[in-house]
Amino acid sequence: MEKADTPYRLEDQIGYVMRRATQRHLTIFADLMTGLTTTQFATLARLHELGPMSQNHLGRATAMDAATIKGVVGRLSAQGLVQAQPDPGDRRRLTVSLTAEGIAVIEASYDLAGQVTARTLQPLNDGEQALLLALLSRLT
Amino acid sequence: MEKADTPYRLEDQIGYVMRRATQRHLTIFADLMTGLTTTQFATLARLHELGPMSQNHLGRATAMDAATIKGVVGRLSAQGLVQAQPDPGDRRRLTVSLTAEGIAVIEASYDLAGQVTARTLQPLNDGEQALLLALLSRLT
DNA sequence: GCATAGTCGTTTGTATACAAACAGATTGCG
DNA sequence: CGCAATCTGTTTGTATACAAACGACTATGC
Repeated sequence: MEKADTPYRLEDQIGYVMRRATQRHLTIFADLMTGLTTTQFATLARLHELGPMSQNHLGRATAMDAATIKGVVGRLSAQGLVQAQPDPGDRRRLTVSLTAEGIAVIEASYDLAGQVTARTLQPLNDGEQALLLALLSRLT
Repeated sequence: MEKADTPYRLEDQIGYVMRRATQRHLTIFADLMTGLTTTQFATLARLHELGPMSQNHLGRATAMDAATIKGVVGRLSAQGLVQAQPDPGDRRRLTVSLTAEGIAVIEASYDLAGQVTARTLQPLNDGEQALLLALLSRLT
């Protein structure tokens, strides 16, 4: 009717474009990394990199709030990849650490994770890939 | 290509970076657009742009699968912004359309949506913003 | 020392997301 | 025309996400 000059285009909105790109990435991730979700992978990777830490700390290290990381840790724990034990020094805390199986899984997954990133970014050349990552990183 | 020396960095993975950027965007959106989520906004915008259509069609037009769009339409319907009625020509179909209130809400929201995008992209200059959108759009 | 701040983990409620399976309706094709 | 393939909407189950409120605990200030 009266939308003449500047039509609103959903596909030009950063939120919509990121949602689409994330959907594609999650599909690729699920295809290659059977049995592990993106957040579960991030959790294992951080524990492998930084060592055992409290559940909330782990949430902050992986950009998940307390309620979300609790669910992720619970599911990883049910898979036997992670274990949580009370901290003797602070009775509020749960210290989360990798199990031997968790270590094996994350070490075997780094290569696959690289393939996921590569396939997700495949439509772009090397320079464009680096540029996209650099620009996106500044939106934090 | 040797990657033995390169430690795995979660913050260099496109999935992690997009998740962080999306989190920030959703926070900005929720702050400015009280009462409407990003998917609800996209649904109203598409209906306003394209007119009434079947629920599944609407899902495809907004990049949501059938189960997701059903929930979104249900919540918009409960808010009185949208209505669904059976299609006389095809008894499988539900035709979803904006109510008068839905039209008023979406027309009043375009400006806010622009502000959300602007604030989300604020760390980048104009050229960088266009570049980011162009690169991200190719990941679809 | 002690009231108060803040932190930790948990629970509840709401809202995406998608896979899988389903019944009913329509289409396409041989 | 008949029937298989496809489409439509629904339901169930799993997995993020985050707000808000809560009890338990620790750290801080005075």
